[in-house]
Amino acid sequence: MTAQARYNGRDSFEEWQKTWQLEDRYNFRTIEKKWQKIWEDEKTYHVEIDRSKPKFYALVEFPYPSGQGLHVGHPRSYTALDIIARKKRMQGFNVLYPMGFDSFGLPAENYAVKTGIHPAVSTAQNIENYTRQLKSLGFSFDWDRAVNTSSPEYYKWTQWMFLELYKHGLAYKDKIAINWCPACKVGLANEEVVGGHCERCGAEVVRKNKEQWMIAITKYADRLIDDLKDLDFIESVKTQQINWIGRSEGAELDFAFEDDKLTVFTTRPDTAFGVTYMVLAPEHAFVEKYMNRFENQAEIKAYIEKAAKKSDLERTADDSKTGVELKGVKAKNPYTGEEIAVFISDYVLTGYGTGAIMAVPAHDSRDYAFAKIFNLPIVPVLEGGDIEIEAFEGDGLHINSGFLNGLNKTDGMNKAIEYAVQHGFGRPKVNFKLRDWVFSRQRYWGEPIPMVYCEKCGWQPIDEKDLPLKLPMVSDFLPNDEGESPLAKATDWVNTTCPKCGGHARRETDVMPNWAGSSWYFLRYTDPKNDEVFASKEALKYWMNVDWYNGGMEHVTLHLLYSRFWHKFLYDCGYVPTSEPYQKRTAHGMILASNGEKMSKSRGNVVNPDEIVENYGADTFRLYEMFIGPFDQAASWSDESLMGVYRFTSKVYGLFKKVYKNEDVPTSADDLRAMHRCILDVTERIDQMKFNTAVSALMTYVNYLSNMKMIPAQMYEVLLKLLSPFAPHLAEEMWARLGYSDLIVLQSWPEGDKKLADSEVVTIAVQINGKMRGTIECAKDADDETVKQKALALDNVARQTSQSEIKKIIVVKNRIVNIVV
RNA sequence: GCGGACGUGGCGAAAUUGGCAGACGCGCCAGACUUAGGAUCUGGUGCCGAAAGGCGUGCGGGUUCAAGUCCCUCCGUCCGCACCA
Repeated sequence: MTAQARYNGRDSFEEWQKTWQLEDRYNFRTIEKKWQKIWEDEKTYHVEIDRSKPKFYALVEFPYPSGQGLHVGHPRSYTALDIIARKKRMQGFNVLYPMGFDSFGLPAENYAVKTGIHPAVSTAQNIENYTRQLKSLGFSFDWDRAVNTSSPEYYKWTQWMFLELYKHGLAYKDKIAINWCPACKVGLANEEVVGGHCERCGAEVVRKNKEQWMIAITKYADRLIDDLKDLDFIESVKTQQINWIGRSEGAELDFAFEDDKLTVFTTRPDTAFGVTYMVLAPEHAFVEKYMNRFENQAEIKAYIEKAAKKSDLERTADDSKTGVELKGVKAKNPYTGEEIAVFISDYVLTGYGTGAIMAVPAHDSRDYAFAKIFNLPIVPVLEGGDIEIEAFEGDGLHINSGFLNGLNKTDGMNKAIEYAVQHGFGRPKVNFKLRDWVFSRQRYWGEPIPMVYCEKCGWQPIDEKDLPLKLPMVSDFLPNDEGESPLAKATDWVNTTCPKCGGHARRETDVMPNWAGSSWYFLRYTDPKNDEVFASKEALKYWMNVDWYNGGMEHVTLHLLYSRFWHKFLYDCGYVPTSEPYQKRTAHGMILASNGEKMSKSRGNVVNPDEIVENYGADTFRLYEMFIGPFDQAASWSDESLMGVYRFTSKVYGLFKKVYKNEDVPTSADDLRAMHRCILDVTERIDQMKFNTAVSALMTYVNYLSNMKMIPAQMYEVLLKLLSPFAPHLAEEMWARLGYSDLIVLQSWPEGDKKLADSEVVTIAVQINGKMRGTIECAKDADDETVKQKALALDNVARQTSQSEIKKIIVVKNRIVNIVV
C-alpha cells in the first residue's frame, strides 16, 4: 500500500477523523500480543548471511534461567541493545541479535537436592518461562538461533574445545591448594572468592589440596593486557582487566642461603642495598628442606601449623605482622656481601613470585611494619621521606647504595638489574597476579570433562567421535564430604575402557565450571544448528567480531577474561578469524529497589516484570527502563515515574486523532525545526547510549505535537519511526492505522537535517561582568557589531552602563554577550 | 591502605564539554471537567523576598570576561581490589 492510499476518498479533516474510532485508552494488552504474533509468524527478526548488506552483531549476556524468572534488571540491557539493533536494522544493516541460556549451574542442582526434581527438568521449565517472558517484551531476537549450554548438542563443542586445550598442553591436572567452600563442598576459582567468602553461599573459604584440572590462562596474560589497547571497551572495564591480570615488571635475584640459592622476586631491585632481612612464606620449600639446621624448630613448626589453619581472610583481616626467625641460618646479600637474618611470616604469600622476599623496610610499608615489631634495622637508600615516621615509597636519588648512588628510581633499577645479570645472580622478570584457571568442579550439573584415567596409560582424552560425552542421569545430587562429585556414584558411567590400551579405566567425575559454556556461546550463535563443527568458517567470517557487547559490571573480570582467552586460543588454532571476540564492550548499571537496596527474595522487594507488562504494557516498561537514569549507573525502581512514561505512550496513541492528510508535509519553519531536532537528538543519543535523554527528546517532540491543532502526517510518521526501537508495538500499531501494510521495523531510519533543525533566530544572553541581565533576539550568525548594539540598547544594560566605563565587550557567536565595566 | 566512579531543586535527572544552571519526568500547588475506579486537561513550581533585587551545582580557595564543567585543599557517598613484594 502506498502513502496515498491512506486517505483514499476522504477530503475533510472531520471525515478522516471519523474513520478511526479510537478507544479512549490505549489497549496495549491486545495490541502488543497482536504484533508479537505477527513478528513471530513472519520471522521478522530472523537473519541469514546477506553479503549485500553490512553486518552488525549486537550481543547481550545470556541469562542463567533461574527459578525466580526474569529480573527487572535483565531487560535494561536487552532493551538497550534491542534499540541499537532495531535502529541499525532500519539503517540498512544485516543485524544479528541473538539470545540463549547459560543453563548449567549450581542453583538448579541445589534445587534438585531440596526437591528431588532433576536439574534437567527444572532447567527446561525455567527456560520455557524465560522465553515466554522475553517474548512478552518484544525484543527483536532471532529465536531460531537460541542456544542452551546444557544441551548435548551444545556442550559437545564445549567438550571438544576442552580436548583441544588438552592437546595443546593448556589443560593439565595438578595437585594444588584450592579455595574450598565447605558449605557448597566445591572448589572455587580465585575469581569466585569474594573477600574470603564463597561468591554463591557466603561461607568462609578454606584451603584444601586437591587434584584439579587447570587451564593455563597465564600463558596468555601478556596478550590479554596488550590487545586491550585496540578495543573499544569502556575505560573502567579495561582497568579492571588490567588490574586483575596484575602485571609487575621487576627482577628475580638469588641470595646465597646456606649452600643453596634463595630466589626472590622484586619490583625494586634498586633498593637492594637497603635489604636488612629476608622473609619466606611458611609454606616455602626451604623451610621443610633445611628444618634440621634451625635452632628453634619447635617454634617454627608451631607457627607453620597456625598459619595453615588460618583462612586467607584471617590472614589478611589482621594486618599486624607475625613471624618467626629461622635461627642459626643466614642469607647473603649479593650486592653487599652482608649477612642477614631470615624469617618466615604469613604476610609473604606462597602463590605469588617465588614465595620469598628481600625486605627493604625503609622503602616498603609492609616490611617497615614487620621491622618495627621485630626491631630490625631500617636503612634508607633513597633521599626523601623520614624513616622515623614511615616507609618512603616514592622516587628520589639513591644513597648508601654503592654504585647506584646518585641515580633515581628508574635508572637505579636498570643499573641494578644490569649488575645482577653480569654477575649471574639475577635476571629481569615479569610476574602476574593472574593464576591458572581451576577448571574442575565437584558437582553434577555441568559439562562432563571428557577424560579417563587408566592405571597403565594415565590420563587419556576420549575420542572426538564419542562426543558429546553425555551427563548420566542420577538421582542423588549430593557430593560427599570428601568432596567427590555426585558423578562418582554413577558407577556404570564411571567405569569404562581406556581409549589407548583398551584396558579398564575410570572417567573423570568432576565437571566443568559455569564459565566454560559462556566462554564461546557468541560463536555458536553464528551457526547454531551445525553438527559438523561448532560453527562454519563462512558464518564466523561473516558475523565475527561481535560489534557491540553489553553486560553487567559483575562479569567484566571473570567472564570477559575467560572468553577473551578462550577465543584467542581458538584463534591460535586457526578456528576463528579474529584474535579478539568483542570490538566494543559497554556495561549497564543495576536496577535497585525503590529504597536503593538490591532486589532480593529475602528482602521481599522484588519487582516482577510480568506484572509490569500486564499492568502497563511492554512498551511502557521498555521506555521506563531507558528513562530511569543514565544507562551505566545504578537506578532505583519507582512506580510513580513509571506512570509518567505510561502517560507518554497514551499521548502518542491519542495524537493519532489529529493527524491529517492535507497537511501531509510540515511547512512552517518551527514544525520543521521540531521534527529535525528530534531526529538528530534521538539518533545521536542512541549511539551514545544516552537513552534517558533520547526519551526526553521524544517527549519534547510529543509535547510539541500535542500543542498543534492538526498534525501533518509526516511529523507523526517520523515520531513513530524514532519511537519504534523503544516502543515497537505501539509504533507498529499506529503505523498500520496510518494505512501502511508493511512493518515499521522494516522502514528506513529518518535523516535529520542540521540546517532545518537550527533556528534562524537565536536568543542571546546578555551579561554584565558575568551576571545575567537580559536576553536579546538576533538573527543566527549575526555579526558581532549588530549583537553588541542590540545588547547595549537593552534597558537594563543601558542603566548600568551609563554609570561606569565599558572596558571590554565579549561576544560569543549565537551564545552570549558579556559586557565588562 | 590502593584503584575507580560520583556529589546539582522535595525526588529521578539535564546542561551542545568553559558560555542563559535545573531540559524531560515524578511530586506538589491552583484551576477546569468530573465527582465508580493508579483518571484526564490547563497553568504554576530552585531558594529567600511583597517587590526591586539577592543567593544558588558538597566545603574552602584559585585560573578566567565567563566555572556544575579546568586546577589545588578538605569533607562525604558508592563500587572494585585487598599483605601481589
